[in-house]
Amino acid sequence: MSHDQFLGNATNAVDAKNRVSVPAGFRDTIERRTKEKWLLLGPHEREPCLVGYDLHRPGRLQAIIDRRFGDDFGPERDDYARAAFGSPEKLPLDDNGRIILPPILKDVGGIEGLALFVGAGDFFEVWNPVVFLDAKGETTPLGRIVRKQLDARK
Amino acid sequence: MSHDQFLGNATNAVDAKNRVSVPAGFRDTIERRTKEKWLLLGPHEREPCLVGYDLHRPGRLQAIIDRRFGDDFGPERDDYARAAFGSPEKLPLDDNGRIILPPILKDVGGIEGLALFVGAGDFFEVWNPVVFLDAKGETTPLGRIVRKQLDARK
DNA sequence: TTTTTACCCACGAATCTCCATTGAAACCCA
DNA sequence: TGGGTTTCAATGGAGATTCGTGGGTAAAAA
Repeated sequence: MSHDQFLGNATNAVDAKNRVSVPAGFRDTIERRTKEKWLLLGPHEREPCLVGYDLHRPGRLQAIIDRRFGDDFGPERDDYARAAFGSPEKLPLDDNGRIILPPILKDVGGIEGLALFVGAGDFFEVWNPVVFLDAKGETTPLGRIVRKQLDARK
Repeated sequence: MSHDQFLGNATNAVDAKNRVSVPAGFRDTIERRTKEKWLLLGPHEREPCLVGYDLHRPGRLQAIIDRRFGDDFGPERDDYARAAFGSPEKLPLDDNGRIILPPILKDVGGIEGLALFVGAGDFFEVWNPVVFLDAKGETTPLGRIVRKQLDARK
């Protein structure tokens, strides 16, 4: 069953070639929303993790910029555009539903052998599960789930 | 129009002949937008870097100028038009996806051995990565990425 | 001539494509 | 209801292809 929002969570392996399976439900959501086998992945603004979007994101950002700045080209507009478009990468989903994590994103996102995908409605986050437990705690419902998934992986 | 924007970033080498590879994703965006293997590159108005566009940019700029100044043909309009159309160079992409950086642009843009390409939606910027870190800081998501790219190049 | 600009080709590393295996959940049917 | 079968998501590996890069050479310009 799929939906228009990213919801649920999954912990998948990152192999030696930096490939990761995007959870099937997230893939369905992406394709339902955009009809495309592409996604955007970039560093999170505040958290030690990555953020994933579908390809509608850039268009919406451009609309926001145009509405907010109009024909006024100034430094704020440049800074905004650079931050919005410059840091996320556009990644293709292969036939098996995997992406390859660019090493730089893997690095800045703190990802290692396991990637925790967490749905968040319009977008989703990708965490190193260990970092997640560290940052968000193990006593929340999600924390307990992540703990179990982590233990199940040896 | 609002789809197919310049997204992501890359750090490429500038060789002794002033050749630089334009990141493959940017080349694709350019060709999808214009069906041409050409791009425009000029100094940035406000930042110590260069700006790159596809060949549709001049037409859109003309529209903006007409809308903004209307029938008012005065010195302001001339100044604006001169800045918009006078400085950028039209450069061909060779078979390997490279351009040759004109020495003047290289100089004006402060580019040396490495060129940092940053997507910004309708256009992209080309920075000396060291200058970028200096001007924009290393604590933003993009700053952290650039720092790592730079370190990875020794 | 010197200097620049446009084509060639070449190579290694990173990336993409395709096929195989595993394991778990869903399904079917006597 | 239980047992077997099918389906599909996740994962692993090998080969082909692309990308970024360096070098050479010929045409064009200064």
